[in-house]
Amino acid sequence: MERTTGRALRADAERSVRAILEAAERVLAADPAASLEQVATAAGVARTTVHRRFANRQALLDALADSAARQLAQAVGDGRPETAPPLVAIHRITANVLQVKGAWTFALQLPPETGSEAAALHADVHRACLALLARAREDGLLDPGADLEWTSRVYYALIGESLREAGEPDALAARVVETLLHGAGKRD
Amino acid sequence: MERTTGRALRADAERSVRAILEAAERVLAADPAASLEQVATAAGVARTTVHRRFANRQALLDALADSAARQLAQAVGDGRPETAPPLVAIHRITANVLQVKGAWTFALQLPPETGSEAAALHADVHRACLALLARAREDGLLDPGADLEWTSRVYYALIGESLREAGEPDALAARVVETLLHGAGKRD
DNA sequence: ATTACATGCAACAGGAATGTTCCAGTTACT
DNA sequence: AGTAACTGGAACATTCCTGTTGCATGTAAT
Repeated sequence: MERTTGRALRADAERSVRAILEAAERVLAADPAASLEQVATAAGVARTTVHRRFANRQALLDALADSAARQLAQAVGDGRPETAPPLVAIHRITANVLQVKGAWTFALQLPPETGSEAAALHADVHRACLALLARAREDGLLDPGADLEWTSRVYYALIGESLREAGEPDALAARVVETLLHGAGKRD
Repeated sequence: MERTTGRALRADAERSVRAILEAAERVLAADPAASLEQVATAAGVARTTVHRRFANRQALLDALADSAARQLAQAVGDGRPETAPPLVAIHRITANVLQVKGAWTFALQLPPETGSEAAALHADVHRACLALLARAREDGLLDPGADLEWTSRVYYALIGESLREAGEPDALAARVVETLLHGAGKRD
């Protein structure tokens, strides 16, 4: 987490940083132009505390993006994309990602700074996703002619759409996977 | 278009308003927090001209949303959603909408003011889309069990995804329709 | 040709947000 | 218990943006 010197932060400082990041996600999701004063109030700290922990507004946004990207990468990794059977992995990852994205919607759509940890993590996640879709195609889950780049973007878009409503992650994930594989056309 | 009194605007004023709206779309798409000064510069007019034509920043955004919504409604109407065969209409509308949304991406994702012209037009467009999908389901194009609310959101999401790359509208539309109907799964 | 409309420039006032500083009091770690 | 770290409040300076005004000049409609 955020450090000032070589030593780790005190526990209360860790709590403040976490509270600030969580408040930033909520407040900025509602209004991306919200002030640092509003974020501080929502976090239950003084604005000087926000400035103490984050050099400036951009640094706070960067920390938000990095933190959320770490959680996304963790969610994808927990779905064992490289080893579980493709359909199982896709379903599990979808449910995991829905939860993380639901909690960090704003943070995860921030364009990551070039060279940042968030950018690297997002690239890793995308690579893992493409590899999983390639395995799915090899296993006959996807059409042999499926364009994986387009398919991965459709997959992300379906996840994004599912976030717009409340629901049980597994049920929402099932619908995402069903739609990804079969669309809305007539079932044979 | 924007009026000051009962008489229509002079031709040069009409041109200014159009230039401002087009510049606003470009500049605000790149940076939603861009200043009115930046929009004015991009439009090739003075900031006082922007203030003369739009009472305030929100009025400019409202005008942008209304204008773009009218063009979207026109694009959907041109696809004859009520009378053309469903597959033809869906394809035609998709290509038309891709073009309009490509040109007014920012304006079309502005949340319209409650009671505004844009809000009414967006509601009309959504109703027309649902009716078209219902006809498609009746004709056997969609699965009898297809949830039309979800299907329409998937459809919009696929259009949104297609906007992220350059391409010929008809080819992009074909892919949207193909994905909407059949997903990425194995073709039988 | 005339007249009304359109525009740009410069200046002004006000408001909001950001980043910084200082210090007293509180908390947590050893 | 002692000490270092953490925090909040208040104030300050700066910057940027918005909205407004007045006036001279240019443009377009009749």
